[in-house]
Amino acid sequence: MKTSESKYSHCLYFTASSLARKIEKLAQQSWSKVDLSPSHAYLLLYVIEEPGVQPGVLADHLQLQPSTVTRLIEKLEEKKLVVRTTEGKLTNVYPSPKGKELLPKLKDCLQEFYSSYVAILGKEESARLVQNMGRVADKLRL
Amino acid sequence: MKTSESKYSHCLYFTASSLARKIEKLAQQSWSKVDLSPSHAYLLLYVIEEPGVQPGVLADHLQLQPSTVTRLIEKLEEKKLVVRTTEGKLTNVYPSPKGKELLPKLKDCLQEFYSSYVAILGKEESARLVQNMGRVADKLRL
DNA sequence: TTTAAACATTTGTATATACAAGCATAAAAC
DNA sequence: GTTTTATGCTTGTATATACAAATGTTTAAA
Repeated sequence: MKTSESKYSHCLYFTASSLARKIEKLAQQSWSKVDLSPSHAYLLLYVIEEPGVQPGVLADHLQLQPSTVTRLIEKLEEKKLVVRTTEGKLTNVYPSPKGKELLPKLKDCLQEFYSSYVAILGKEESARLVQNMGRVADKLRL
Repeated sequence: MKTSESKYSHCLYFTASSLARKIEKLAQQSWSKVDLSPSHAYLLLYVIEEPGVQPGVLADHLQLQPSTVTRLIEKLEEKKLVVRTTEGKLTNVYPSPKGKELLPKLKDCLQEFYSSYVAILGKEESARLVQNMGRVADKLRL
């Protein structure tokens, strides 16, 4: 059934959740090549590009709770893709060599994800939607 | 930090997830009065309006996996808000008296949720966004 | 009529995410 | 200089969701 045919297609909660799940699935497919979920992948990308970044900064940029970021980092640590160092109350996250090596593949996945949704939605519609949703998300600071 | 200021603000996955989480939080607030999560509330609403509905139909309309719907129903059953009957391979879900009694409150929550996001986004922007997202979700049939 | 395939639902298990509480450490107040 | 408050991060616990496999049932094929 199409999302727009559902009984609740006029509801913001329903539509936003449904859309997010579909996009997440698409993203998962793209990142399955590196065996990472999208959120893990984005976090790793950030860490590679900004070595030593602190969890709080990651939480800000990924718009996730700090506890969630901790959990994501833990998993990447288990996979030996990042390392954590703690000094005082601050924590720094660095990519491991294995993590850094992954960069080209990560970029491939990112590109593939981009292409996959642009292929379905078109370039303009994609851009418009992202902008639209971003603007709304900004307004929804709770 | 604003969603649009994040490093990944141009990415569809990121923006859609972030927005969905914010909307979910807003919805949770609205439905906290009846002590239900938004998805439980929508499912219950559907069951009240279509007594005897089958899980598969619910999965279609809520755009969730059948297993997820089973879990949602289980919880509503624990709370004595719905009952399930099984005949052959078919299952029917009915509201309990206690569930039916909740209808006015559920509608209040729905209305409050509507008002809360319309207050923030405005009527036109809300409607446009819902339509936009719905259209995209339709295209993203995987 | 028996066997095989399709279907509807449920169960086992895993995951990402969050909240609330805890624990250090740094900063501020007195 | 000691006590209080704020900060940054982590842990315990809970939740919604999903996938894959299992169960039981109907329909179709042989």
